[in-house]
Amino acid sequence: MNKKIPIPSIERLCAMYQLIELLEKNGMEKVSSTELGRHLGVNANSIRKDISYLGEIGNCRAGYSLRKLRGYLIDNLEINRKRRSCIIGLGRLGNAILEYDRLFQSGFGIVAGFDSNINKIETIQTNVPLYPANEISIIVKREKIELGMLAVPAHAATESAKRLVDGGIIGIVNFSLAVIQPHPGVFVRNIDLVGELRIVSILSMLSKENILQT
Amino acid sequence: MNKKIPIPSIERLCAMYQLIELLEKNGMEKVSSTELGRHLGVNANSIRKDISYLGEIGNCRAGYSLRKLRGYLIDNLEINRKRRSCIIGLGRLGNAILEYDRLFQSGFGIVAGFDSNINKIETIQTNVPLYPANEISIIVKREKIELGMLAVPAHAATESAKRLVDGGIIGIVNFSLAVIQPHPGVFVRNIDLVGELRIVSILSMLSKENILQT
DNA sequence: ATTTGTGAACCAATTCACAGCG
DNA sequence: CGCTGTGAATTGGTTCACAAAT
Repeated sequence: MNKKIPIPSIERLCAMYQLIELLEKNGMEKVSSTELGRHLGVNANSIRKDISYLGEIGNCRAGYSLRKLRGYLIDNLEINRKRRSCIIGLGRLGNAILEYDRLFQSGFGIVAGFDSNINKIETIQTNVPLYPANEISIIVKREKIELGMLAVPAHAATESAKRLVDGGIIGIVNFSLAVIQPHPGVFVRNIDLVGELRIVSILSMLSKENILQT
Repeated sequence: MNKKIPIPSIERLCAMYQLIELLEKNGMEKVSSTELGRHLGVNANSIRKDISYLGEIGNCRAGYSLRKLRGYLIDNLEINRKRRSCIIGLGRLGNAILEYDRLFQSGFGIVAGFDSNINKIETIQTNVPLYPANEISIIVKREKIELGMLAVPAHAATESAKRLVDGGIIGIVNFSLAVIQPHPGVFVRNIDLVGELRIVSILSMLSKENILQT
C-alpha cells in the first residue's frame, strides 16, 4: 500500500467488493475500469485511482482479473475480516437486523442482542443470546464483540453508545437520531432513513431551481 | 438563496433540522454555531457557512434564534415538505419500515406497500394498502407518490427501480445491494448495513496502521 | 465582548491526459 | 492499439481569520 487512502475511496472499494462477488458469481473473470465504473455509477478514472491505492494489479490489455482484484482488497483492507457484532434495541428494526442473514454470510454475525425491556429478552425467538442493556459493557468485553448496531430510541442512544465504548467496541452503526459523541478509536456511521428522504427530496427541489452544486 | 449549495452542506443542514426540533422541544430558544457544531460533530465554521447558504439569520450577539433558523430551512429548502412515499418489498426490513411511525411524523407517510408475493399482501396486518409488485408504476402515478424505499432482494431491485421511475418517482432510498442505474431527475441514496460495517472495520484497521487519509 | 458572515487560503478529491505496457 | 497507472491540473469543500454588527 503506497499512499494514504481517502475515506470516499474506501467507501467505493467496499461497494466494488460487493460488485466483484456478484460478477464472479455470474462467471465473469475479467473486468475493465470502465465497466466497474458504469456498474457503480462512478467514472473510470476514480475507479483506477481507487484500485491504485492497493498497488498495481491490472493487465494493461485485458483489464482486471476479478479474482486478483478481490485478493488485493482482502490483503490490503482485510475487507472480508470477520468481526463479531451485536445489536442494541430489539424493536422492529432491531429484530429485522437480528434475523438479517447477510450479516453472517459477510462475517459480521451477531453474537448478542440487548434491550432494556426484559420482556423482549424473554419472549423473542432467536438463536442469538439476548441480554439486558445494563450488561452491554460486560458482554461486549467477554464476547470480544467489535461492532455494535444501535437501534434504540434517541433518548437511550447516548447511554448505549457509552456502554459499547466502555466495553471496547471499535465501531458503531447508529440508526438512532442521536449524535454519538466522537471517541478516539471508535468509528461511527449514522444511518437515518428520514434524513435520506429529506436529502433526496431537497436535491430534487434544488435541481429544478438550478441552485444545486454539481 | 445566494449561492449553489454543496451536497455535504445539505446533508448537514438536514441533521441540523433534526437537532433544532429537539432543542426547541427542550425549551431552548437560541443557539450558537459553536453549540450546533458540538452537537453535530462538525466545526463551527462549517455550521456558519452552511447556514449562510440560506441567507443572513443570526443575531451577532446572541447566536441563532431556533425558530428563525427552522423557518429559514423550511423557506429555502422546503425541508418539511410533505411527500407521499411507498415501500417495495415486505420482508422483515420492509415490514419494520412500514410500521416506522416517524415517517408519518416527518411528512413522508407511506401510502402504498408492494411485494411480488401475493401471500404477503394478503396476510400482513396494516392500515397501508398493499399491492402486487407489477402495479408499482400505476399506483405510484395514481397516488402521486414521490418517494420510494427499496427493500427487495438484489435480483429484484433493478426491475423495481425501473417501475418506480416509470411511475414518475423523484427519489429512491435503496436498501438493496443492487446499484440503481442513474436516471435524470431521480435521486438515489443507498443504504447498506454490511457496507457500513465493512467501512467502520477498515477505518479502524487503517487508523492503527496510520495509512488513513485524515 | 461575543458571535456572525464571508472572502481568502488551504487542503482534499476528482478528473484529465498521457506515458507505459502487454 | 486498448487499457492501466499516475503525476498534473482542476474542481470542490473546509478552515482560517477578521470585518461588521450589536
